[in-house]
Parts: sequence; structure tokens; C-alpha cells
Amino acid sequence: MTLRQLWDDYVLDASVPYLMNRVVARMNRELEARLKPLGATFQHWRILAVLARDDGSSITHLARYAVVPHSSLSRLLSRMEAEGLVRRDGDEQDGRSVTVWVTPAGTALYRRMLPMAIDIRERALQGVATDEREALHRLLDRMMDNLQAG
Amino acid sequence: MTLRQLWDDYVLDASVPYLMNRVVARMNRELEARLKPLGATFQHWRILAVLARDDGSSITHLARYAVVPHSSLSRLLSRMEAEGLVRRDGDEQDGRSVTVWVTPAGTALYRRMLPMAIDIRERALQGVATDEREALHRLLDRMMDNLQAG
DNA sequence: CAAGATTGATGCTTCAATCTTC
DNA sequence: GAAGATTGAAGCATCAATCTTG
Repeated sequence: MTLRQLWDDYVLDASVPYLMNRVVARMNRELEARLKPLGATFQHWRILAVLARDDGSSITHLARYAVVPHSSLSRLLSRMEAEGLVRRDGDEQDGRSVTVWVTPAGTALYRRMLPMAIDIRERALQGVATDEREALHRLLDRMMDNLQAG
Repeated sequence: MTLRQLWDDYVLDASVPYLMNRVVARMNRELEARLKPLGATFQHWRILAVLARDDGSSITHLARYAVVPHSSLSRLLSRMEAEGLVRRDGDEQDGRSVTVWVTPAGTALYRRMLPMAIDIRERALQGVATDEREALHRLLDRMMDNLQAG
């Protein structure tokens, strides 16, 4: 494929990564705005959402599933710990590992965030039928697999 | 819908926004890594990709389509201008507006970035048929419309 | 006064280096 | 020496305030 063909091939508006970036940025920005009155940020949401499922995660696990760079997590968790939302603890099996636990205040905050996140998701997917949503899930899973395989 | 039902409804792994965040973060991170040897960042890519289509954009236009917050743009463009990649100019019609133009060096850099971006897209969409890709385009467009309607 | 863009202060993120435990 | 996590220094982003033009 020549450069000229590459150029023609990459029509910005028709590029999946570009469109996904815009959709994601928009959803995140809206959620961020709604979280602000709660004194929370989008990062708080991501951490608490993962802990809601995997309480007692290690930092490495959190970094992976909360989509936060490993090296950003320490200070983010320090802030959240100071706010009383999470608690850090040493792992008894592995002294290198640190486990993160959600506090009652963290759970309470998560309960207030959850409807906001669902609302934005539903607004984005308005008019999209169940089978289309499922197809989208599967496609996104496939993309994730493809990327991780590389 | 009760809170308990909301809770059950929001299965993290099955949430479109969550999956899209992970896929997008992964693609962006990989592109960022490949751009680094060129001395460029993901932000450079976004700006140059929009200018490749809309040379002479205003700052407002760029902020919107390059998915960069308006207030971040001034200093980002100052850096890119210092690097000789873009050039800013006052709009003759509207004295408030500033137009941004890509330089030959900027275009040259874009030509080197483009195959990298396409490569990552193709890797993510490996094994995804043309009609599925088109369905995905349409769905993402719909989501964008839904979000903008709110 | 509204729209477009920039700037000052602050806070967060990031890279690389470091520390600890395995 | 490798894996898990933290920290110091530097760069970047963000909010609010500001400047300029319409």
C-alpha cells in the first residue's frame, strides 16, 4: 500500500479509533461534570467501580482494570485514603503487594455515582436495541483481545 | 428502578462505556509509545490529524475535533509552534479568532505518524469484516448524536 | 455583554529512580 | 535479579480570571 493510498484510507470521520475517542471523551466529560457536586472526579469513579466488584484488589490489578497508569495510582489512592474512601493494607501472603479496600464512605459514594453513570450510558445508547448492544460488547471484547495479543 | 436493580444492572465487564474506555486507552497508549521515537505525543497526532483535513481551523474547531479541552490548546499549540509544526495566524474576518496552519515540517511528521495509527487500528479490528466495521461506525455516530442531543 | 483565545496559579500525571520483598 | 509499589523532579492539564474584539 502506497502512502497516497494510506492517506485516502484514513478518513478521519470514518476512523473507528477517532470516533471512539470522541464518544468516550464526551461520556467521561459528562460524568465528570455530574460527579463534581459530589466532590468526586472521574478517577474516583473508576477506582470505586473496580473495587465494587473486586474489593481487596492489588495496585497492579487496579491499574489494569481501572485504566489508570500504575505510577499515578499511589498518589491517587493517597488522596482517596485521606478522603476516607479507601484503605490500603499489606498483603499477608506477599509482602510486596498492597491490597486496597473500599470503606463504608466509599461504598456510599459509589451508590450515589452509579445512577449517574448508568444514566449517561443509557443516554448514549438510546434507541440501540439489546441485540445491537450485545454485538457491540462482543466486538469491543474482540478488539481488546486483538490488542492484548500483539 | 431500585438501587438494588441498578447495582445488578451495572456489571462492569459488560458495560459499554467501561469497555470502550479500556479499548481506547489501550490504542492510545500504543500509539503514544510508537510516536515517542519521533519526538511526538498523542496530542501532536490529534492536532495534525485534524489539520490534515481542516487546515486553517480556528482554535474552537480544533478543540472540538481534536478532542482537546479549549484551555489546554493555547499552550499545546505554543509548543507545537516552537517545534515548527504549526503556525498561528489572526483571522482576517474575525479579529477574535485565531487560525492554525500546518507547516511543511508538520505535514512531514503527519506522514510518518499515519501508518502507525492505521496499523494500530487494523490490529484492533483484525478479523472484523467490512460490514461489521460499518455497523460499528454507524453505531458510534449514533452514540455521538445521542450525547450531543442531551 | 457575548465569543474567542490566552494566562496565572495550582494540582495532577508522568518518567525515571528507588525501596522493599520475593 | 525480578516484581510490586512508592517518590522526586519536571512537565502538562485544568479552573478561573483576564484580555481583546464583535
